[in-house]
Amino acid sequence: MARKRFDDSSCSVARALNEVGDWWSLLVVLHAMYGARRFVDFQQELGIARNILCDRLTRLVDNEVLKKVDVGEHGSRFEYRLTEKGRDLFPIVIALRQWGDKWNPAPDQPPLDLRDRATGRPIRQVAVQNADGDSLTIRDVFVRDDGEATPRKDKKQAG
Amino acid sequence: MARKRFDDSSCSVARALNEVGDWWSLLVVLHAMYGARRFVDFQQELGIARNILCDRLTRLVDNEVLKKVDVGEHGSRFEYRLTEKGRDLFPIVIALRQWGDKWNPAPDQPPLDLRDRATGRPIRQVAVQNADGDSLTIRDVFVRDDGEATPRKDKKQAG
DNA sequence: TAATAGGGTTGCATTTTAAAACCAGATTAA
DNA sequence: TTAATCTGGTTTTAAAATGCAACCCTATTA
Repeated sequence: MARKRFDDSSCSVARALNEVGDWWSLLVVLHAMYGARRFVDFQQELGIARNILCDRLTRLVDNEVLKKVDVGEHGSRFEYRLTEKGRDLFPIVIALRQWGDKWNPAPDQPPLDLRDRATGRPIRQVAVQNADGDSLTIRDVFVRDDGEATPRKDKKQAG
Repeated sequence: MARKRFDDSSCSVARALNEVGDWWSLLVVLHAMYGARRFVDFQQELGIARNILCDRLTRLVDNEVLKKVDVGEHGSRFEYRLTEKGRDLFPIVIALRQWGDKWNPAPDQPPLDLRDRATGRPIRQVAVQNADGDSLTIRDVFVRDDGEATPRKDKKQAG
């Protein structure tokens, strides 16, 4: 049967995964961040089947993660560029990269060394933080129900 | 043909997606963070087909994102619990939630209000930060090649 | 003018997926 | 103590998704 979709799920994680949660979409976004813009760039860099790439690009454009720009002087030459919504996936992609580097490091090569362009210093580990910038684990957060004013110990954990 | 896998990809994002990049795996992890532990919990909360849930749980256990714990006094009663590797997906799940809330808000209900248990204040937006804690966009980072000492303007963008 | 690059679409065989039926060992209810 | 139910699966079946190769049409280049 058809794959389930989560378009109208009340869970925003499910809705997010509905747009970028398949095998290829986030990799397409990643390579767009690397600088890929043309159909053939994505195709060659990812080794993805052309029809699948077509489908994913179309869907990402429909979901406004990418925009399709006609760059041909006489038509029929296109670029796929990240929208603000697409660029906003940056923390997710970086968090995935750091998780992969930490738990499944490549045996033969060091992880990509991402640095702040302004200072040359490495970037931090992506983390959930409180208002003061302290890192929080899942145990440190709770879900505030409507109208609730103060944190309580017995609240269910969040996600 | 078979779906492509990225087990041995040199890209850590691809390797990460290989483990949690399908439609269901991250939702299983999310619900584990919510508190789900039993097979039936996941099945009912997610509405996932049982055979698919079986497969995903097995794969997550194989990849050490979850561990399967026998909790039956006389056997045959199990719990699936997050490992440290699994809990380490917290920033990714939260970043996805925030992205979904920002770009695809639920029409009829407010987003989940996650707060710091210690202070009761809302958590921050998950972001890529430099060493000082300043948020960085994709344009603010570069890839430092082996042996390079200083940032340069003409480096390719990172991902 | 022919060859080739860009951006696709179509057909086909193979996998995945979802749903429902089935199964076997505990546990609970009557 | 026997039947019903819960738990954690496996099997079967049909619909989609995937990957590959072949094809198409419009520029551009040799």
